[in-house]
Amino acid sequence: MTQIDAIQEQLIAARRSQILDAATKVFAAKGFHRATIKDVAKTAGIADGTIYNYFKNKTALILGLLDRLNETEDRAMNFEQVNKGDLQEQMRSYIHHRFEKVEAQGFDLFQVLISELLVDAELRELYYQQIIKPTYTLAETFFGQLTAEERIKSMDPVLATRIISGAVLGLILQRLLGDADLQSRWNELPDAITEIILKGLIPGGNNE
Amino acid sequence: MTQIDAIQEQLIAARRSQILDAATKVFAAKGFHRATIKDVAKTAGIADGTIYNYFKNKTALILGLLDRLNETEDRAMNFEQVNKGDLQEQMRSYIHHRFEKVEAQGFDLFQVLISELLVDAELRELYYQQIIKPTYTLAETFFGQLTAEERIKSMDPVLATRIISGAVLGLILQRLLGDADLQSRWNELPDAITEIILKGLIPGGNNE
Amino acid sequence: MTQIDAIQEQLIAARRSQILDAATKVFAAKGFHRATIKDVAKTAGIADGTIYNYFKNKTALILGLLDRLNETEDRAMNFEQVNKGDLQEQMRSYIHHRFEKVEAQGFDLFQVLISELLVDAELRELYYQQIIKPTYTLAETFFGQLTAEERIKSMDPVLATRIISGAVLGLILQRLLGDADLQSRWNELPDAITEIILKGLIPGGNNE
Amino acid sequence: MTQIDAIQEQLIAARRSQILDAATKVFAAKGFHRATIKDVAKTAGIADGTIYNYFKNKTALILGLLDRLNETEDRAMNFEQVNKGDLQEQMRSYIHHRFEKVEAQGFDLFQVLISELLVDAELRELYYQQIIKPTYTLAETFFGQLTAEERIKSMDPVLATRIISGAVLGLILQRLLGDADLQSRWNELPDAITEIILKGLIPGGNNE
DNA sequence: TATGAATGAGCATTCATTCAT
DNA sequence: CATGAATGAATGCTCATTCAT
Repeated sequence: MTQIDAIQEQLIAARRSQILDAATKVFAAKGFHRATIKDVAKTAGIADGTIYNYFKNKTALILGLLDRLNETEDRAMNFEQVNKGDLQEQMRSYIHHRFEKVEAQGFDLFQVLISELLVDAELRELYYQQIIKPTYTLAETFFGQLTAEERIKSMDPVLATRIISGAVLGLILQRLLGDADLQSRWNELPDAITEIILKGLIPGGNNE
Repeated sequence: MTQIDAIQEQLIAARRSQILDAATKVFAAKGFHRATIKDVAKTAGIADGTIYNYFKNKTALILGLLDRLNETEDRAMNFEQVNKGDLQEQMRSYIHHRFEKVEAQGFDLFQVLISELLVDAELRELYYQQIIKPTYTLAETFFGQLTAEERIKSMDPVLATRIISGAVLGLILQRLLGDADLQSRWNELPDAITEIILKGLIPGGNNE
Repeated sequence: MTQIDAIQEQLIAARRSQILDAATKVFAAKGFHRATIKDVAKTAGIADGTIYNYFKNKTALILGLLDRLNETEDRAMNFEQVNKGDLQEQMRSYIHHRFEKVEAQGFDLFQVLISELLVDAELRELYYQQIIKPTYTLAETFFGQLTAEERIKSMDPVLATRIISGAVLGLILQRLLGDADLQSRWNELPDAITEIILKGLIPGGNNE
Repeated sequence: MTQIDAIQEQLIAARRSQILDAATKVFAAKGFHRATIKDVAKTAGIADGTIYNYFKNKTALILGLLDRLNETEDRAMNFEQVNKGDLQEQMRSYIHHRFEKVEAQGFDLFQVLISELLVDAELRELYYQQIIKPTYTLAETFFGQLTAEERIKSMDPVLATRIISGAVLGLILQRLLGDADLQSRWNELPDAITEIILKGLIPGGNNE
C-alpha cells in the first residue's frame, strides 16, 4: 500500500511538474490571460480536462509556479559564514548566487510571475510572505551584523537590503524587457555590480 | 474655424485624458485583462461606447498610456551640464529626477505598463524604441564622458547605465510588489542610492 | 405661404432623394445590414443625425426605396392596345419595356430590394400588394384576352403570367448574381426571349 | 482506430448537419443578419458555444450551406443521353429534374442563399465558381449539340442556357417572394414551361 | 484517470438612435 | 434644420470548467 501510494504520489508530482513546465512556457510567450488552458494542455501533450485533475483552476497554475519556486528557494545562503572569508568575496558570491538562482529557474518564470504579481494583490501578498519577507529578514540581519562589525559603512540595513536586491531585480527586469546587451553580457554583471556596490564609482581609496 | 477646431481638439484631448486616467486606475487595481471596458467607462463616468470614439480598442488604451508617458518624458536631463558642478551633486540630482518622474506619473501607471510589457512582445518593442533606447543612449554618452575625463572609474558605459537604471527600477518594482518599508521611506532612497553608487559600501577612502 | 410651403416640400423631397440614392449605392455594395447609417450619411455628404430628420429609422430607408419604385411604376403598358398591332411586336415591346424599367431604376436597387424582400416577410407583403399584384392582375387580363381571341394557345393566364415574368426576373437575377455574359449581351436578350416565348425552340411551323 | 475515427467523423457530420438545418430554418425566417447565433443554437437544441466547435464563425454557416448544396448537386443530368429519346421528353425531364432538386433541398435554403448572395460579393464568386459555372458549361454543350443537329432552332447556346435556367430561377424567386398561386400549383409548372419553351405561345405548326 | 465535446457566462465591440448645441 | 458626440442595447465569439464515456 505505502509502496503503491508512494508511486502514486510520484506520478502525480511528475504530472503536475509536466503541466507547470508547459504553463511556464505558454504563459511567458502569450501572457497568463491570453494563454488558454487548451494551449497549456497541448504544450503538455495532454487533454484540457486532465489539467483539472491536478489543479483546481487556471489561477492555481500560478500558485503552483509559486510553490515550486518556494520549494527550490534555499534561504541558506550561508549568511552564517559571514565572519569567515573576505567581504568582497562574500558579496560577489551572494550576487552570483542570486543570478544563478534566477537562471536556474528560467527567466520565463519570472516574466510570468512578476507580470501577474503586479496585478493580483492576493498573489502578491502570498509571494511577499512566502518568498520576499524571509529573504529580506535574513539579509537585513546580515547587513546589520556587517554594520555592527564596521565592515561596511554605517547604513540602514533595511534600505541596504532593498537597494542591493533592487539592483539585481532591476537588471533582471531590464533583461526581461528585452535589453539585448544584458542578454549577451549577462555573465559580466555579477562582478560589475559587486564592484560598484562595494567600492562605488568614484576613483580613489577603495581600489584593490 | 481655427478657433472652433482648437476647442474641438482640446475637448478631444481632455476626453482622452479622462479615459486614460480611469484606465490607469482600473488596470492597476484589477490588471489589464481582468478589467473590463465597462469598468473603465464607469470609472470615467461615461458610456462604454464612448471609449471607442477615442480609442480604437482596449489595447489602444495601453498604447495611449505609453504615448502620454512618452510626451512627458524629458530626455534633456541636462547631461550637457556635466562639466559644471560636482559629480556627487549631479548624480544625486539625476537620481532625484528619475524618482520624481515616476512619482509624478503615478506608480499605478508603471504597475500597469510593466505588467503588460512583460507579456506583450509588440508593446515591449514599442516601449523599448520609444522610451528606453533614447534614455540609454543619452546615459551611455554621459557615462562614457565621465569615464574619459577620469571622473569615475573606468567602466563599460553600457553596463554602468544598466546597473544604475536597474537600481532605480528595482526599487520601484519592489515598491510595486508591496514593500511597506519602501513606501514609507521612499524619500530617503535617492540619497542612499547615490551614496552607494558613488562611494560603495566599504568604508574608507571615498569618504567626504 | 403656399409658395414657401411648396419650396419646402421640394427641398424635403430633394433631400430624401439624395439620401435614398446614397442608400441604394451603399446597400448594394455592402448589403442592407452590413451598411451603416454612417456609411449612408457619408455617401450622401450629410451628418448621421440628418437622416433621421427624413426617415424614421433604417428600415424606413428600404420602404422609401420601395415607394420610389412604386411612384415610377407605370402600370399602363397599354395592354388596352392589345388589339391593334401584331402580337409579336407587342410582346417584344412588352419585354423591352420591362427591361428598360429595370435598367432605368438601376440594377443596384433590385439587388438591394430582392435581397431584403426574401428575408423580411412584412416588406414582402408590402411589395406584393403594391407592385406585384397590380402588375399580375393586368397581365392576367391581357393573357386571358389573348387566349379568348385564340391569338395564343389556350393556356392558363395565371401560369402564363408567372412564366413570362419569371423569365425576365430570372435573367435579372442571374445577372445580379454576377453572370458576365448576361452583362455584356444584355441588349440581345429581349429579342431572344420574345422569340422563344412566342415560337419555341423547336424548328418548324412557327417561323415567320 | 479506424472504427472509432469513422464513428467520430459521423458524429461530427451529424452535428454539422443538425446545425445547418437549424441555421437554414432560422435564417429563412429572420434573415441571416437578424438571426442570432443564439437563435440557431436554440433551434438546434444546443449551446451557443457548441456551434463554434463545428463552424469557425457565423459566416461559415452560410458557406456550410453552400457546401451541402454542392455535395448533393449532381451535374450528371444525363446530357449524354441526348441522342436517345425524343426532345420534348428530355426537356420535360430536365425541367422536372431542376424543380425536384430545388424541392428536395427545400425552398428555405434558396431563400437564404439568394438573399445573401446578392449582397456578399465573395460568397457570390464562390457560388458562381462552384455551382453555376459547371452547370452552365454542361448546358451550353447540350444546347450547342442540339443546335448542331438541327433538333432545335439555331440559337446562341449561351443565351439559350441563361433563358431556360432563368425561367426556372424566375419561378422559384416569384414563389419565394410569396406568390400563393405558384405555391399551390407548383406541380403544373414543369409541363407548362416545357410547352412554352419548346413550342412557343403562338398556335400553329408546333402542336403535337 | 484521461479525454475532449458541450456548456454558457462574460466581454469587446458595433451601431442605430437621440439630443444638446 | 444640421450636426456628430454620447449612448447603451445587442451580439458574435472565447474559453474556463464540467462531466459522460
